[in-house]
Amino acid sequence: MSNSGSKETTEQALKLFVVLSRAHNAVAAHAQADIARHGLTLMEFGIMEALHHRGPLLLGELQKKILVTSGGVTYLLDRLAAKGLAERRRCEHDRRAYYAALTSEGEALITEIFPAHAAALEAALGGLTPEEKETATELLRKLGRHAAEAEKPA
Amino acid sequence: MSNSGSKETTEQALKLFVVLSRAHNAVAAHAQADIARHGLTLMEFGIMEALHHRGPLLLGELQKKILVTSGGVTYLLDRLAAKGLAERRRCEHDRRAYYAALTSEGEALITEIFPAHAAALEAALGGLTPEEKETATELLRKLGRHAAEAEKPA
DNA sequence: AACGATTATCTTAGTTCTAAGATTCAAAGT
DNA sequence: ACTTTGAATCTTAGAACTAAGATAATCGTT
Repeated sequence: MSNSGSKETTEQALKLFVVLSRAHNAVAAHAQADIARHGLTLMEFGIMEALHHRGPLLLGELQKKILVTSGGVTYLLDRLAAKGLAERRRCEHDRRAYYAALTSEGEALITEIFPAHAAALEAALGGLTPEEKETATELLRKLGRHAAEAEKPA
Repeated sequence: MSNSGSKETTEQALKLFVVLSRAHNAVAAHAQADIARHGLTLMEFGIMEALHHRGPLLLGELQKKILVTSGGVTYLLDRLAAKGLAERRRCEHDRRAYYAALTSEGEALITEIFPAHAAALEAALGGLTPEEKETATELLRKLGRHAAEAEKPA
């Protein structure tokens, strides 16, 4: 632990955590409000977006991509299936596993609503100039990677 | 809508949202894991921290500070009260209103665990240099303010 | 082939919140 | 004083997950 512990350093960290939380909440609220108009949650949308861009994925792959528990994937896919937007497909090589895939209705819906969603996000992030967005993206990527890697030690 | 809509701009926004979400999740997971050792959630800790630094607050003030619904404040304060860490105090001038305040046990607990919490956060945010943290804080503050202000139009 | 360890998903029970409306009191206008 | 409007908190019902463990299939060793 190099120079940690000084009062300034600590306060800087606390402040960064606060603004990180607030920024995320505010932006996520916009995204959520946009998506809720179509009867979807952010997580459901996240699954649909992943399947839209990557094609069918094993449930475990999906789980890592959207960061939920295994039970969460089950729950979310059940809901999307009940809405007719996604479905499970058996995996040929492994009878334990299932692929998640969009139905044609799901594909149609995500294609229809994605542009408006992207625009809503763009508006929510409009407080930064393109250069600032670039910088922020770099820093947040670095921050997220470090924090995620340090997850293990206990 | 100035220059929105171009493909690069849209992708930049999507990417920023993704890294923002991931960074926040990863850091919040650390904070939560640290706090959970004391049987508290992040929201409960947030209330205690606010009351610790600012003294007794009206429930409505607390609500704005930690960004929950009114029902959420009721729920959280009930839980802290059940643990003996916080309590409600009547407001003299307005019989509808209550102050939330830490009990002496609550004050003792937050005083005890706050340093370790700050250290955990500092470690989680350690992927950035002090200068980078400064920059990130500035950008996120700007981003959050803009997104929060744009909340209204519907 | 049979065993144990691992992996993929599902199940059950419970936690932590939110949304919408009810209640209670205050403030302002008439 | 009365009435309306608004503000502060609470209540009820339910949504959206998580944690822990159960089930079932695969893989690697023996």
